[in-house]
Amino acid sequence: MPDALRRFKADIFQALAHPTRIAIVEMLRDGDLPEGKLIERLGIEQANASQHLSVLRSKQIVVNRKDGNQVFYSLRSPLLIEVLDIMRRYFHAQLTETMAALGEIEKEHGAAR
Amino acid sequence: MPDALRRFKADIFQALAHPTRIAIVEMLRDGDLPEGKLIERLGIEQANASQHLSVLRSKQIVVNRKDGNQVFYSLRSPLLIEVLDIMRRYFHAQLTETMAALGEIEKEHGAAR
DNA sequence: TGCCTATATTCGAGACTTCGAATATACTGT
DNA sequence: ACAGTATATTCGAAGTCTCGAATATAGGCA
Repeated sequence: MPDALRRFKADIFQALAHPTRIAIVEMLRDGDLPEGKLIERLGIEQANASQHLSVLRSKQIVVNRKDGNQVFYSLRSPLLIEVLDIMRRYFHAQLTETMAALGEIEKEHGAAR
Repeated sequence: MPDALRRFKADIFQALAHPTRIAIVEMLRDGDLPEGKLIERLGIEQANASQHLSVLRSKQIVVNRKDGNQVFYSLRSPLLIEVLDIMRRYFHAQLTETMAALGEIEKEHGAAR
């Protein structure tokens, strides 16, 4: 695989590597929203929201449209939603494995006594 | 979606947010490999490889097994390979869109003359 | 024009990341 | 025990990220 592709992937992952930005992408899953709505739901400073949106914009993950006073943001591709969905499955798989491992340890200790 | 899930996703993305670590994950796609092999193919310093592997280990993305002198690494879940495959599709979609947009601009300029 | 609301940018402090150099640890074979 | 190979850790410098505070820009409306 060419190096440019790996750099691209790394850049996108970097852009997604913050809980607030993941929350933004998730909130845009079903359509566009004005920044004000995002700020309200995220409960963060306005400047901070703009900064995170600027990161997502610079990587072309979101796109914006002006409507009068406000700026509406939307996802540029549904593929990233797919990625987030896989990550949710991954999370659950990890949880399950971890709990199974804990169960094993308990069993061993029980058997040793 | 709970915040813990978003923090988990952000942590995994962070761990993948480096071309070298993406290369490592890709190299482990078809089975485990000793660190020496990874270093050889990556063409980086031994210490650097160990550091990147340590990041992937700390997030449980890879798992290691000792065999005599060497340490074999392997992926803990095929789900991350799925993620990387989607990212490849995403990359191509972006490329295509960008080229289409460039074509549009050219057409407009041509029409304006 | 002047004021209000919505969004963006700049700045600086503190935290985090990345690298190679140096060093530490662990296993193998003699 | 010693030498050699494989891997891990520590350190410090340079770079990057994140936040709130302050400020800038732009649209809407009196």
